[in-house]
Amino acid sequence: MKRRENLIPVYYRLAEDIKHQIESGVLKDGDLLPTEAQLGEQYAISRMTVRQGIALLAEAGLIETVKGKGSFVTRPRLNQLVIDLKNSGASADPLRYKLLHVNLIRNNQKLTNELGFIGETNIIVVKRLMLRGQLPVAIEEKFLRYQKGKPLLETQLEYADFPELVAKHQDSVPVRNDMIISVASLSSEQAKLLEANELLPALVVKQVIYSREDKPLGVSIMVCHKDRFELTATSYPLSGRL
Amino acid sequence: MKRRENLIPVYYRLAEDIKHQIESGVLKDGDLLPTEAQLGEQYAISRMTVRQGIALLAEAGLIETVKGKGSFVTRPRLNQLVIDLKNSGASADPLRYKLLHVNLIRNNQKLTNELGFIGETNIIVVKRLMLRGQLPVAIEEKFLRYQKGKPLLETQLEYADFPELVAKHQDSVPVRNDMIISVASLSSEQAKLLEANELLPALVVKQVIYSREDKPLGVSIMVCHKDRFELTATSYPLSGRL
DNA sequence: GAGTGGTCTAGACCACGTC
DNA sequence: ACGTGGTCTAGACCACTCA
Repeated sequence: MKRRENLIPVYYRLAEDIKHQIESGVLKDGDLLPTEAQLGEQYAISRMTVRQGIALLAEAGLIETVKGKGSFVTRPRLNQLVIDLKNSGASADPLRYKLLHVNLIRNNQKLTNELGFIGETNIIVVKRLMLRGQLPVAIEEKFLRYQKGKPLLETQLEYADFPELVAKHQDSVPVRNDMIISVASLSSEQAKLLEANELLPALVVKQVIYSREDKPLGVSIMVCHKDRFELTATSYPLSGRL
Repeated sequence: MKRRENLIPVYYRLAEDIKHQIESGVLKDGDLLPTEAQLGEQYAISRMTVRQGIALLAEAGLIETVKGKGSFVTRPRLNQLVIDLKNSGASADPLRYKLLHVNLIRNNQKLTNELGFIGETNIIVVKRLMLRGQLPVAIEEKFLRYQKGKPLLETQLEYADFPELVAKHQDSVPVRNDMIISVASLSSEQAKLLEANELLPALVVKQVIYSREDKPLGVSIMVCHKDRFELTATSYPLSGRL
């Protein structure tokens, strides 16, 4: 009905309107929104357009729609936090990487089992040091299935992040990354690399990247200096603003 | 065009088709999808329906659409991992909570500043012990602005999770939860509560819940026994299956 | 200017939930 | 039976990109 009037889409304005009503408390947790037909009438727009706005709110986790009943206001899912590895631990200074070594390990049954690399004989181990300025902040050890004809380029080893490295080195398409965050004490070797005291507590971040068939393609273990690296997460930098 | 034929929506089938093409490697990172008009013709469906399928793939992070150009295959965002506090650290046995104490602290300027509770005079402190079976796994300390007329119910204190507690106790609507994951050594008091040795490394999870105006509404600090609690995260339990 | 995705319409039928 | 959201259509115009 109303066409130009502004540069931003009508469904977006509708979604923002409702969002503000929720965040200001006019609409409370559990409240029922007007029906799509009613909203269409109020805003003088077609129902499909209303649905586009509704979909935006549902994506952002502000409402939940139930077939046959209606759309309900829900508390935002503050229980779900997103870790963005691209930014996590990155303060003002960006991180630098220093390649320590790359090894090919053959026929090590024990390691193969530990990694879950069933049926694999050759494993590539990449060890890198992460630094901020001159200060070492973490040790990163990566394990990959050896893939013939997929050489690891020096630049990738130095600069690529873990999921990217796996994607570039594997024929199988990586589809999932599972992470376990735990704590350990620095071994003497780790302490030396991090220029810290032995037995100092350390953050341990383990990642396993899987293919569609749930076959592990790569494993990464980061050991982080407790005072020089923090993981951060936030509930929903989800989707397009709103 | 084709109406019943199956119970699952047409746009969903289209999305799955393309998804399988991506995951099997037929479509590779950076490839351009057919145009919406072409897909509509191929599947004999209307363009709006094609767009619904495309939107699903974009939401899942499998493709990216660019106005005026087309839809491109992208590597799934394995760099973004989701922590689900409802499940994290929950193995076979569910967690139990034991309320240690609830205090009201008045006019403690230092604490108020540390928490970022500007303009607040009264702060509620809730301390809980988390157990699995008989074993203490973590200490949880929560700080809330005192809210007149919003009493904290015993059941909430014992069973509610942190975001829920804040939502129930605040008039302002909580919209964001930021988390910092770090490491520390157990103090003697903490060690005693966790039935562990002093100075043992511990996982520290700090959460701050904000209102729309970025005013902190609540702070939670969890100190976890290193061998009894792990945080887990995964890249994309996102949205509806697919 | 040709081609793409982005927005929007005014209808339609369906499946589900409630009464 | 009725109201709700879910799916789908066959058009239309717009904004953007690229040659």
